[in-house]
Order: sequence, then structure tokens, then C-alpha cells
Amino acid sequence: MARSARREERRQQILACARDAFAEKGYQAVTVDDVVARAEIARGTFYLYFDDKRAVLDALVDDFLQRIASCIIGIDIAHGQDSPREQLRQNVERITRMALSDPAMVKVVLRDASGLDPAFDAKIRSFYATLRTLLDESLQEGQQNGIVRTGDRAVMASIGLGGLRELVLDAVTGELPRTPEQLVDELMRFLDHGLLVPGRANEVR
Amino acid sequence: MARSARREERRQQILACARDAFAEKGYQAVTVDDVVARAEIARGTFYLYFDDKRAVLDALVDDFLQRIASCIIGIDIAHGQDSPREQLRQNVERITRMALSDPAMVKVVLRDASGLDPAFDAKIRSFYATLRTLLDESLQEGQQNGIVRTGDRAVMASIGLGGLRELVLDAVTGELPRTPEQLVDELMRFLDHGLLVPGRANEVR
Amino acid sequence: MARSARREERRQQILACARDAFAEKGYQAVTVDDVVARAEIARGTFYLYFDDKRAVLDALVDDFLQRIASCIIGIDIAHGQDSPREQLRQNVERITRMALSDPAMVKVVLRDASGLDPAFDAKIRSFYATLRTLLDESLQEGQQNGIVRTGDRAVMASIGLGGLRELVLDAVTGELPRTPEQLVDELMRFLDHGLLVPGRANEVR
Amino acid sequence: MARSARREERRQQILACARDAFAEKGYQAVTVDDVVARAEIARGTFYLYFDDKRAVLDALVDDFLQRIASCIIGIDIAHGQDSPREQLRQNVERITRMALSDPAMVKVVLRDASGLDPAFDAKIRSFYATLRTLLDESLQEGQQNGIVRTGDRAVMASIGLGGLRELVLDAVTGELPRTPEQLVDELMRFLDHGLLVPGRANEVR
DNA sequence: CATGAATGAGTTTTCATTCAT
DNA sequence: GATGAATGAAAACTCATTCAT
Repeated sequence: MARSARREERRQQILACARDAFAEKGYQAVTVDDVVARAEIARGTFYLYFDDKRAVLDALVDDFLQRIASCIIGIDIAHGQDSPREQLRQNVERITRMALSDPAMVKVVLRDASGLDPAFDAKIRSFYATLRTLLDESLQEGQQNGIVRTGDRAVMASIGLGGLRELVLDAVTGELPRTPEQLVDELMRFLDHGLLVPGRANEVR
Repeated sequence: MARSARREERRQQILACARDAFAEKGYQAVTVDDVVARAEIARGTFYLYFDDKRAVLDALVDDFLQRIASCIIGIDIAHGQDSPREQLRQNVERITRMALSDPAMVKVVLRDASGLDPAFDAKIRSFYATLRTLLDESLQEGQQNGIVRTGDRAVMASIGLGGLRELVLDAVTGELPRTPEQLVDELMRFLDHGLLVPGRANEVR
Repeated sequence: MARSARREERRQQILACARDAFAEKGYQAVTVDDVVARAEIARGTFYLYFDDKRAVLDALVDDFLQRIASCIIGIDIAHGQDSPREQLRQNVERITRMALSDPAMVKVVLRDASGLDPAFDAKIRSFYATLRTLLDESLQEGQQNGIVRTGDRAVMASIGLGGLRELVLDAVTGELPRTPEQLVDELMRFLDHGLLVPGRANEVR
Repeated sequence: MARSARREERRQQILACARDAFAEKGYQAVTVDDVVARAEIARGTFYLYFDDKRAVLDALVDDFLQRIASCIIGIDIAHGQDSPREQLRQNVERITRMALSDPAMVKVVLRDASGLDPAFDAKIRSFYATLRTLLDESLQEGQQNGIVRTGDRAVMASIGLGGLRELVLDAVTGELPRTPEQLVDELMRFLDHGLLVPGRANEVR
């Protein structure tokens, strides 16, 4: 096997072990020793592949955010496409499947990747901001096309993202044992109808 | 002033300083030194009031969760009450106002309180579980009364809590500068109608 | 005893232990552990008094250079003073006595304080440069007054300082067991006459 | 080219790279990595040529001390030779030229070769001791022949060596930009006359 | 011979917690 | 009670050296 292939393999091995350790104990609580013990390598070897513990998290998170981003395909309302709702559903489904396929990274990104240092926080926050902006723009276009109801788009985006975030996290932690289809269908029903039944909820007995 | 009143006052002073420090830098990054420097007390004094660093976080979080819990009033569908939706809205409003009135603790609980140690994580998770259970029960009753649409209640609860969580966090971090009323109204619209306009979103051009 | 006096005492204790360790094994070879073991304090205590190992060396060297500098009194050729040669001799004697009174620091400064880092090297070099400049100026005045022979003053300064430096170092390392008087007298004879006997050395047999 | 010639060439290449690195950053601060990077060889290759890092310094210093030693030719006061002073001058000149022809090694030997370990320190010290002894013997012979003034020979040797040492070091570090001739001439004037003008310096105004 | 990945002993440094005053 | 000096366990990181390919 080629030198560089071996090297990459080892790098991936360390990343995987670190990811699992982070998911289990939380980034802060994990020591470099924990990681090298899992990977069954010497302490020094770790530093041949990464500058420090933070660099591993960086690599993991960058990759994961990248993968999430690649699940998002802008909604096209041109003729001959799936309906906007269907395109939205597919986006949600891709994200959900991707997230559930890598539970460890979901835990790492949604639980730990915060409060580590300003620079790292900024990265995560910037990703969220990008998502919110994307969603906001889609909502605006949707509103202009009468597909999305009127309302404060930034707030709608927060609620939507927060709902998806929680759903995925709960699914991954085992608190919500559902298939991706179930999660996606139920989320779409939320987007379709909200929670309450029109009229009924406002009645006073 | 009574001896015990003095003591309680100083305890509160330490709690407030710790809370602000945690909110600023994150629990892990805050040293006992940071806290005692803010509180302008000696290092040893800290340990006269708290067993250890964790105990301060415990006290802060317990109190905050307690306050959040006290915002929640079971929905009563008996005659002569506000409508169930209005009662729900009031719950949401109380929680939102309470949260926005203590931004530091929102940051502490929603960002840091994870990955510290299993026991602590369990406490937070247990609180979320309690909320989910409460909400689930309310949804069940709502479904039985035709107030809440049919659907997977656990998922609905996750989405609802996640949406509220994100809303409050974004508001507190300044990414969503809105009044509590605006947040609550918009969340209620979400619960009333979801995001999409019936029919329109499903049309294929 | 006052708080600050205790603190200063402990600081001096650490400095002394570090100085002895440096003199024995050389700065580079000494670990913080060596120092705290000698001082019979805990590792952490060391860091209460100094930022790091370098800070101790800084403090020691700054103090020593300060003490050396205070031995140097500008030569005054006004009437009523000791002769210029006598004033020079007294300077040399003060420096020599001071150096021999602190053999450990002589070893540290003359052997180790080099190649540690650019900033530190610069400090030492700057001290030497100051000495050379001082000496150069004195030589210039001496030449103008016919007290010092003609010649390249910078070179004369280097030789003079180098000679004194070596003398002191050899005395301190025990390779040249002499009293300060002996060293000073012999150095003065060197300055008075050089090494060679006029005429005789140039004769060809 | 013969196998062993290739080997010797590479050995010299490593030595040269190590010497330059040592001169630049100091022996301790130089890593084996620094050396192999300069030499453009693999890390393991280094150990095919040298037992360890210290062995390189050993080889460099041994060679340099050897070359310095070879500059020293015992002074012969037999008839038909140059005068003793001229022979001395030639010794000084050879040493000075040799030193200035290899500034890097001057820096290495005069700055770094101390405090590394007892064995190595001993080697350097032993070389100095040899020089001092040689010089002492020459001085003794000189005194017996009336060429060298009376005085404490060991002290005279220290001053002389120290002066030369400082001269060479200052020249090499650029603090004393002089040609070898200038340095040698000025040193010889020092040995001839010292610094002070007889009588004048002792006058009290 | 040459390579460079792997090793792990050795250091530095931090910081929660204790305790004598 | 209050103080802050002292503690030492725990963690990160470096780098000379080895060894399988």
C-alpha cells in the first residue's frame, strides 16, 4: 500500500477514535491519552497527525458540517421539478439520514462544540447563521410565491432549525427511537399544519 | 442584619459572579480564581460556601430549572378557564419571559451544561425528559379533546421544545433581537398553522 | 512576620536554589522539578512566584548584572582624587570581589546565559556592549590625557574585558585558586606592562 | 566514486548542516529534525552516520579543537629562528585566522559547549587546561630567558587566553569588525606594553 | 543503504482544593 | 469566618531514538 494511503488510513483511524471518545465523554473531558488509548497508538503518534486536540475536533466538525451542507439543495420552482414542498422534504430527509448515519458526530456537534474557545464557537455559529440565512431566503421566495405563510421569517427559521436539531439529537441519543422516515414525515406535518386544530383550540368551554 | 442573612447575601454574590463568568467563558474555561476575583473574596472563602466548583453550577442550574418549571402550569380544560390555546400561550410566554430575564443562565444551561460529568448530564437530560413527558401528556389530552391534531406525540414534543429552545437561545445571543411578545406570537402561529400554505406548496408547475 | 516579607523570603529561597542548580548542572539541564526539589516546595508553588524557568534566570541575571554595574564608578581625573590607575584598580577590585562573592552566579552568567533565546541573548550582549562602550569612553579620555597608550580602543576593550572575564571564571571554577588581591594585582600588572619585556623578546639569537 | 568516499561526503554534509544549525540556534535548541531538514536526508539516515545528537557535536568540536591545536607550534629559542615574539605572533595569527575562517564553529565552541553534560564539559575544560598549561610552560621558559616579565604565570595565561577568546568571539559575532591582522597586531601591542603609559597613570593631579 | 512512521520517556504548566494563620 | 499560600494530581506537548519496509 502506498505511503500516503497508509498515512490517510491512520489519520482516519485517529479521527474515528477521537469522534467516538468525544461522543461518549464530551470533548472537554476527553484527554489525548484517551484518544491514543482507543487508537492503540503512542502519544507522540497523535501529534504526527494533528497539532493538538482542538485540531482533531476542527477536522471532524469541518467534515461533518461540509457533509451536512452538501445535503442542502436549493429549491427550484421551475416547471418540471418536484413540488417545492417535495423538494423541501427531500432536503430534510437527506439531512436527517446523514445525521442519523453518524450519531457520534451529531452528539459532538450538537452538544459539545460550544464554549471551547471564541474562534471555534464562531465557526459553529457562522454555520448556523449560514443555515438561517439560506432558510430565510427560501422562506422569502416561498412567501412571494404564496407557498409559505406570512410571518417573521427569521423567527420561523429559528423555530424550524431548532425543531430539526432537537429531533435529530433526540433520535441519536435514543430518546426518540424512530426511523428517518417517521421523523421526516412528522416534521413535514408540523410544517404543514403546526400542532393545533384550527378553531377547536380557541374554544372556551 | 442577622448572621445567616449576611451569609446568604454573600452566597448569592458568589452565585451571581460565577453565573456571569460561566456565561462569558463557559463553565470549563472558568477557574475558581476567575470567580473569586469577580466576587472580590479570597480563594478559601469560596469553599466556605460551596463544596466545589461543580456545586456552584449545580446550585445555579437547579435554581434556573426550578424557575423554568414554575412557569409551567398544567392546562385545565374545565369550563370557565381561558381557552387551552390561551393557556398554552401563557405557558410559553412565561417561560420565554423568564428565560429572557436571565440571559446569562440561558447561555449556561443551553450551551455549557453538557459533557461535564455523567451525573450532571443526567440531571439536565432528566429535566428535558420531564418537559417532554409533560408536553406529551398535554398533547395526549389535547388529541383526545380534538384540540391537538393527530400524530406522533413524542416527535411533536421534540420539535416544539427544540423550536422554543432555539428561539430563546437566538434571542439571548442577540442573533434574533425580538421582544418576548414577538417571539411568543410567532411561535404560536407556528403551532397554529405550521409554515406552509395548504395546497399551494404541493403544486407542481 | 509580615505577609510580604514571608513572600519575599520564599522568593529568595527559590532564587537561591535555582541559582545553585543552574551553576551545578547548567541552566538547560535543570528542570523545574530540580529546583522545587532543592527548595523543598511543591511544583505548583514555583509557579506562584515565577512565570516559568526563564523568569527565574531573568531575575537572577538581572540582579547580578545590576550588582556588577553598581561596582563600576566612572573615573574622575579631577584634582584631589586617587590617581586614575588607582581608580581603575578599585573598579577592577570591586568587580572581582563581587564576582568571587557569588561564584554560582558567575558560572551561570559566564557559562550558561547564552543560546537560550534571542531575547535573552540580546540582554546579555547588550550588557557586554554597555561595558565595552563604557570602557571605550574611559580609554578615549585616557588617551587624550596621555594616560592610556594609543591603539584601537574597541579591541583594547575586548581584550581587557575578556581577560577579566576569564580570570574571574577560572578563579570561580577553582582552576585558578587565588585571592581577589592576587587576581587584581596581576591584572593591573598586565595593564601596566603587558606580558613581554621590551626589547628582549624581539632579539634573534 | 568509492563507496566509502560517498559515505564520507554525506557525513561531512551532515556535519556542516549541524554546525550551521548549532551556530544559529544553539546546540540545545537544535533538534535532529532541524539537522536532517537542512541536510535533506531522512531522520533514520542521521543515525546511520552518528550514534546520537551528541556525537555530531563531539565530532565537530573534536575536529575544531584539533585544528586549533595544530595552529600552535612550540616556541623555539634556538639560533636561526624567528624571534620568540615573532613566533608567538605567528601562533596567535594562525589561531586567529583559523577561528575567523570558521565563524560557525567559534560560536558553537565558545557559546554552546557548556552545560550539556559533565563528560562533554570536561572535554572542553580539559582543552582549555591544556592550552593554559602549554602557555604556562612557554611563559616559564620565557621568564627564564628574560623574555617574559615576572609574575603569576597561571594568571597571565588566563588573561591572555581570555583576551584572545573575547577578541575572536567579538570578531565573529560582528561586534568587532576587524581583519585578522588588526586583531593580532593589537593583541601583540597589548602583550608588549599593556594598556597604560608608565608613570602618567599614577600621577595624582 | 535509505526512509519516515512510530515510540514513550521526560517536561512544562494549570488549577481545584486544602489548611495554617 | 476570612485569608491566600501551598499543594500535587493531571494534562498537553516535544523530540531523541528505533525499526519495519
